Parts: sequence; structure tokens; C-alpha cells
Amino acid sequence: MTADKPLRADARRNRDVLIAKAREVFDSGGFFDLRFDDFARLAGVGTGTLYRHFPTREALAEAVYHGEVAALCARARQLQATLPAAEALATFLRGMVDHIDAHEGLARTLATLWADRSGALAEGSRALEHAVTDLVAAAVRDGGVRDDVDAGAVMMALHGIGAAHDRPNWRAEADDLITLVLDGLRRPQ
Amino acid sequence: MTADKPLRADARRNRDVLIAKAREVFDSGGFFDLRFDDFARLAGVGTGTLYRHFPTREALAEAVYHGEVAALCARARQLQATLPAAEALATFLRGMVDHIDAHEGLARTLATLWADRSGALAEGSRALEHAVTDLVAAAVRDGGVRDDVDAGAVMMALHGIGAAHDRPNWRAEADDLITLVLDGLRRPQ
DNA sequence: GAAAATATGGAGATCATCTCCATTTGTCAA
DNA sequence: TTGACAAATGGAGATGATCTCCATATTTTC
Repeated sequence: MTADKPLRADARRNRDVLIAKAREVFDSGGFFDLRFDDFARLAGVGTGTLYRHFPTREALAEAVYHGEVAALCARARQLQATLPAAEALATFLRGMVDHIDAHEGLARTLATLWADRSGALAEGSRALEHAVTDLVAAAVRDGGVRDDVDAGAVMMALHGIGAAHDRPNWRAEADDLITLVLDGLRRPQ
Repeated sequence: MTADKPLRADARRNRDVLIAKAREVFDSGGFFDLRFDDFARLAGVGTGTLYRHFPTREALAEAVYHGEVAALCARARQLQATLPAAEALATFLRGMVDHIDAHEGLARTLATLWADRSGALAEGSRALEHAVTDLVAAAVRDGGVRDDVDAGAVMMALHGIGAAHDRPNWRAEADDLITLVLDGLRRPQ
């Protein structure tokens, strides 16, 4: 989807180092505590280079999690292909909670990408939403799920889960919210 | 609850002007776009005075919406006193969506206060959560609502709704999420 | 291998946030 | 009233993060 402009060799190399270093920081949970300029130092490049490749912190976060989000989407497609639709949806949503739980940084990232008011809705965010919409639509077609609610409602719930990641009782509450959503989605009767 | 230290006359006056001006900005939706220092200029006080009264933007936001949140909590109590518990809960949640819809700024504020990682959970946020917890507990006691989910899940849903306020189809999605939560909460059988 | 195109880096401009304290204003006891 | 003490003020400037600019370096192309 992104117009593939052939990137010069050194440019690609720097970009990759930046993403790799950012991922390390990300996984250690300190992504949002670090000065943005410091990512340049860490990667051994100038700040100008950092800013050329990633105009904002969010752009860098998105690049870091581009693969992650792609994997989530692939998983959604795979579940959809191998399970009854309603079950695929349930498994995917439960898996999202697991995933967010396991990856400290992802929760904040999703919340940030999502809340990003910068107009240009991040690619990853859109892809994820697309996957969820598909899962819901399939479940509706299949008859297990009511057809009178917008898939966006499910995204909102996921957003709430991601954004509230620092609540003391997060895991239990997140699981419960998914339960509520899934039970609420079940076709009445 | 807050230790009432008698505030000097000029201090109180300045504080009130600050809140009043902030509310104007708030209602016009630009609260988070304005430089914090500018609130001082708007109110005709020095930045030092601004910072003494409100150490952070969030503190000011909370002061602005202190009354608002108090009103929401009062409404919760009133509903609880006059309606069957399950209905009170439903009415309150629907009302929250109405309220957020009507007040541009409130959505962002709630999301911000809520996401506030500053440790000291804002008073307003805690009060609101308390009200919701009460409503859910009453509905559980009443038998209309299942007892195996945490009220925090409902807060998460509200958080998602508030934080996603800029989605194109926000209103419909928010209503749908409330529907899901309420239907999901209904005691099976 | 030379010219053109592309990318670099890091000094310093810019900008919001926040602090500090010499001065002003309010309070209260005498 | 008034004097003395406490409380509050304001705004200049410190701080520190973000971002720009462009002379130089590297890569690609022909």
C-alpha cells in the first residue's frame, strides 16, 4: 500500500538500525519516557536522520509495531479460516488481551496510535480495525452474532482495554470486558 | 475530603477567574491545543500564579470539571434511589454517552484524567468510578445482573468511549458498546 | 570516474514548561 | 488606624525537549 520508493542503501541501513534500537527500548517498556532525540544517539545517527525517517515519536512507534500488527492481522485471518466465525472472533479478542498483557509496550502504542488525532489514521490502526471488522462481519453472516451493532464498538472496547493498561486489576477487568462484549454480541435467542 | 485551608481573598479571586476562563476554552474544545501559560494571560494573572494554583494542565482540567463530575455522581445516586437497580445502571450509562456527546471537552478530559499515570488518581476519576461500582453492585444484589464480572470492566468501556471521541461514527459506536455491555451484563437466564 | 541525486549529522533555533524571588497585597492583633 | 507578619503575586529567565537547516558526505547513474 505504501508507495515503495527505492531507498538508498545507507538510508535503509540507518532506518533499520533506528527501528531495531527503538524495539529494544520498546520491549523494556521505556519508550515513552525517553527523549525522542536519544533514539538517534542510541542508533548512532544524527537527529536530522532520525527526523527524516520518523517525523514523530508515533511514526517510530508505528514502524516498530508494524510487524507486530501485521502478525495480529494474519492471526485474525488464520482464525477466520479455521474456526467457526463466532469462535474465531472470541479467540482473537481473548488473544488480544493475552498479547497486550505480554507486551508492555504494545498497550500504550495501540492507545497512542489510536488516539492519534493527527488526522492521518495510522496504517497499523486501520489494518487492525479492518481485521476486527471482518471477524465480526463473518460472525454476523454465520448467524451467531447480532447484526445491529457496529464493529467499531468492539474497537472501542479494545481501545479502552489498551488505554487503561496501568489499572491495578487490569487483567481481570480486561478479560471481563471481553466477556461482556462477547456475551452482548450473541444473537438474542 | 480536601483539607479546607482558608484561602486569601485575592488568591481565591484569581483561582476563580482561572477556572472560569479555562471553562470557556474547554467548552470551545481547544483546551488541549492551548499553551498552558496562555491560561494565565487569559485570566490576567502571572504564570507563577497559574502554576501555584494548578501545577499541571490536568489539575486545571479537573478543577474545571469538578462540578460536572459531582453532578454526574449525584445523578447516579438519584437514579439508584428512584429506579430498579438494573434500569438505573442502564439509564446512567446511556446518560453518560449523551453527556459526553453534548460536552466536547468532557470526553477528552475524562480520557486524560483516567489515563493519568501520575499515580495520584484524580479525585474526580475516583468519584466517578465509585458511582459506577455502586450502581453495578446494586444491580447485582437485585439479581438482574451477573455477579462474575468486575465493575472495572464497565469503567474500561467508558474509558474507551471517552478516549475515542474523535471517531467519525462515534455516537453510534458508543451507543452500541453500551448495548453490548448492558446485554452482556444481564444475568444468563 | 565524474556528475547528479540522495542522505547525513549535529549545531543551534524554537518553543512550551516551570522556577525563583523581589515586590505587592491582605490579614489580624494591638 | 496601623504596624508587622504571612500569603500571594507576576513575569523574567532557566530548563529542556523538539525540530530545522545546510555544508558536507555518500551512493547511484551514465
